[in-house]
Amino acid sequence: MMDVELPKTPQSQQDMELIDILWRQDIDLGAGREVFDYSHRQKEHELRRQRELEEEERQQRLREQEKALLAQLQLDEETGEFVPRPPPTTQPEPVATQTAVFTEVDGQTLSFDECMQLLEETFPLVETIETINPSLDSSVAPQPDSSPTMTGHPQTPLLAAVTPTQKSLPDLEQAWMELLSIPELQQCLNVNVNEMLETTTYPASSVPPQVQESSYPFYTSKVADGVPSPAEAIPPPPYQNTFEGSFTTVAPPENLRQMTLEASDMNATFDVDNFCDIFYPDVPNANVKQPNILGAEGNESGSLAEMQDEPPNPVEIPEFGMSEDFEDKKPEAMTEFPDSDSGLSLDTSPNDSSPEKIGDGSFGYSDSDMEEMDSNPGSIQSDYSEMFPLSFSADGFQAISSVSAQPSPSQDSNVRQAKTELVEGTGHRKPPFTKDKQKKRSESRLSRDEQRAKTLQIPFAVDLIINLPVDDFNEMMSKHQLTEAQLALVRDIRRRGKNKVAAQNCRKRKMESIAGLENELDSLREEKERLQREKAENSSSLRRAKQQLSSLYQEVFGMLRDEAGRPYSPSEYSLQQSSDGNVFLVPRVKKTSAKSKVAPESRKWGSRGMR
DNA sequence: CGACACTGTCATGGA
DNA sequence: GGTCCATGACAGTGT
Repeated sequence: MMDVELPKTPQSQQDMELIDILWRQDIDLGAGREVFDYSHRQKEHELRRQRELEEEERQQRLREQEKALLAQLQLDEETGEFVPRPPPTTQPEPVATQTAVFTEVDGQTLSFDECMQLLEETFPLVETIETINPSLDSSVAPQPDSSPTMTGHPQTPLLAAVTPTQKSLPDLEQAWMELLSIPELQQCLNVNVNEMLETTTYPASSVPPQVQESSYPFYTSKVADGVPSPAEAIPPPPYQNTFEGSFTTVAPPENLRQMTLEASDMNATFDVDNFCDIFYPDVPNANVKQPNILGAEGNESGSLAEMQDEPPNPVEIPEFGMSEDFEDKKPEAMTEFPDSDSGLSLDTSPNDSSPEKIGDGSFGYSDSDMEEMDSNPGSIQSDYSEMFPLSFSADGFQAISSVSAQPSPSQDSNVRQAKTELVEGTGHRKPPFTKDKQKKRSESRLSRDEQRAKTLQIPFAVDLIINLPVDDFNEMMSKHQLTEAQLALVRDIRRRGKNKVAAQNCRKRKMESIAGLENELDSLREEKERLQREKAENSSSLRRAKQQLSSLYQEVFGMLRDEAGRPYSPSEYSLQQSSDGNVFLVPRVKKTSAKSKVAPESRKWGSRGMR
């Protein structure tokens, strides 16, 4: 297409018409006429090259600045923050102005605004570049940076520096405000502040006492303690935990060990204290009983605390769950778990109906909060419930542990699946609110079933209910006196759980089938192309053979002479070959009558001539 | 706000 | 007849 028009060559009218036709065809493909303008394309090419050069130059400068900035800092391995190096160890700086700036403020405690000012002063070049070539602004992509702590975070200082600095401060603040407006974060802020003072996971040494104020002041005051660095743009560990939604990524091995120990210690009432001990073994129980701690404790315990605020006191359970239509008698329970069977309207909100129940909690849960709360600990718990099947109930422990001593293949595969899911959830970092969220959402149903099971005091783990073989399941059920409601719920949980897995497998198979069909389609297309090529080759070789035959025919025919020594006329005679390989000279005229008559003569003659 | 993808659930049929 | 599994259809939710 591009070859049609050559520059500076005189174009005939025909050429121009051809170009016009081609151009009209290309309009359908979105190509404008300027595409065919050679000088225009050349200019564009030059412009693009110039832009690339400028871009490279600028990124090089930014890298140098970043290196200089990082050279001033060192990574605190405990907190993951960048802290200023002590002055004697400061590396020689490639950019003198930055050294001046840093030594000026080094060793001081900076407020958030000071940090931002510092950032502003540290990257003076950016704005000049911006003014030089503002058109590049939108084309600048956040550079994949070298610092691992900065990857994946939406607001790195580098990025903030690339944008106009007047905008970066409000933008960053706005970003943090948005982050902090997320209920999970608020929840974590309220809780983890307390936890950070007491737990060993998050050393509280750097947290000033006033951090227990509101959320945003907490963050700013925390920042004020630090030093401007790329790490400042990354939430402190508690927030990261919230984003990652994974305890296993941060839980030290001691915690895991304690989880296993605690699991066997749980009593039949499955009260909040024990449950919180599983996930937060270091939090004193006295604190756990405080409502705000409960609500914000961790994910699962938060929802559990909410449940514990409601009637399901173990003592009251019989009168609560024994009757078949208990849902009518207990409207509060209905708001929490409206259905034992369909589960259709479950998503609507146990939580938004009663956010204030949590106590002084200044935070309400949305549905997504609920999912955040129950998804990951749910998966963890389900994993653990696989390992310790009766973590919920002491009285059912014997039965189920005996049953689960020989896991069925399906159960085994389920365990594997659960583990792979866990690995997926914790193995690598993902953007917090994309696929991960959907994954959490996908796991939330199980958690809701678990919650319902807990509410009705079902003495079995949900995973067991779902994965046990029928016989074992029936045996397990027969060993417990369950109410009608409990039985119905258990059956529904089993049915839903199995069907959920079946649906997942079905979809997986369907996708694999589609992929297989696409592959097959590709290979068939390739084979079709191959056959077409083969056909073309064959027809061309056939053509060649015909040409050779024709020339050979003419050559032979031209050599033939009659008895008078004259050549035969091709319009009167032709050569024909019989099935036995003999070649005859056959007269064309009077074919029907002459053939039999002439043939003997010609064959004799022809045989002599052709042999 | 509509389109789309993903997921859970239900209904149904076959083994 | 009960159970399990596969699958289409539908609804809810998030992007």
